Amino acid sequence: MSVSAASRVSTAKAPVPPVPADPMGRDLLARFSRALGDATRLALLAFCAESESTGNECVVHAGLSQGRVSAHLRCLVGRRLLEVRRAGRFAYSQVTDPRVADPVGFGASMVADHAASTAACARAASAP
Amino acid sequence: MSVSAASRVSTAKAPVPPVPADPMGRDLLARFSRALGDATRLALLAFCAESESTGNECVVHAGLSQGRVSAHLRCLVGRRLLEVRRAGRFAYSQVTDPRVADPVGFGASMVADHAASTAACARAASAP
DNA sequence: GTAAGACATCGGGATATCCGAATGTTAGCT
DNA sequence: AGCTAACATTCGGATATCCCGATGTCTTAC
Repeated sequence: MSVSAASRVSTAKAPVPPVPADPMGRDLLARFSRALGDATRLALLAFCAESESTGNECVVHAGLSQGRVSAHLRCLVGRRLLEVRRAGRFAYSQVTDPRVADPVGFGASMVADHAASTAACARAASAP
Repeated sequence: MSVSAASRVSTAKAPVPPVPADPMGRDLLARFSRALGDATRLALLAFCAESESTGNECVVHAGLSQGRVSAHLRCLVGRRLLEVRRAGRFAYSQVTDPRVADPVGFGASMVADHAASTAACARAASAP
């Protein structure tokens, strides 16, 4: 089953520490992951993936209030998942870091492999 | 179909779809990301990365109540980030999927690059 | 049979996050 | 100046998540 799973990592020799050892690093990584932990933010990320978009376009695409979308964009920008170019009164947002495709692709493959059970997994007793 | 085949092609052309197009897939990916969005769960993931650990060992390592640690482990198992082997009254948890190292490594490098600003980024007005 | 250990689950309280609506701030237009 | 448009921020309510302590279930030991 999927021998190529490890092909993404050039060597199976832990190229990076699996999880930050220090609590500080873990907290930062947790906050980073939470930025990807919202369907609306993922939709905005997808919307700004290939071409830059104004805030208003994001609002229309997300179908939420302008204030909420602004906060979501600020969150993504704060994690460097999105970059903003200011021009007059417009703010053009876009995904620029090519690495962004990576964790998303991983998560997608993970979800694809276990879609049924992941969806079925009841969110009982305080578990996301 | 194994998604892993479309891994890192050096042609710089979007190797994987950046974000799932369908809302259902985005929601699943969001839930998956939230599983990584807690420092305690990351610590447990690190603790169970190389060798299997019993629930009690996890409780001691995490320094939280047994019930809470059990819920965290259940969350990780539900996302297939952790696997459990039952033996009598013990439950040995361990990270088995080698792909787990990937998103974590990405996030870590991302955080490392922008540690200062990420940490400084105030968590104002409803942004994680 | 009884007791103790390991894990799962159930209340209940505190905090974080999400949301819309209203308000502020800045840039461009007449 | 006065006005509108695009973003940013604040306010208050609803929901989710985190945490502990207590209880339940199953396995093992005496």
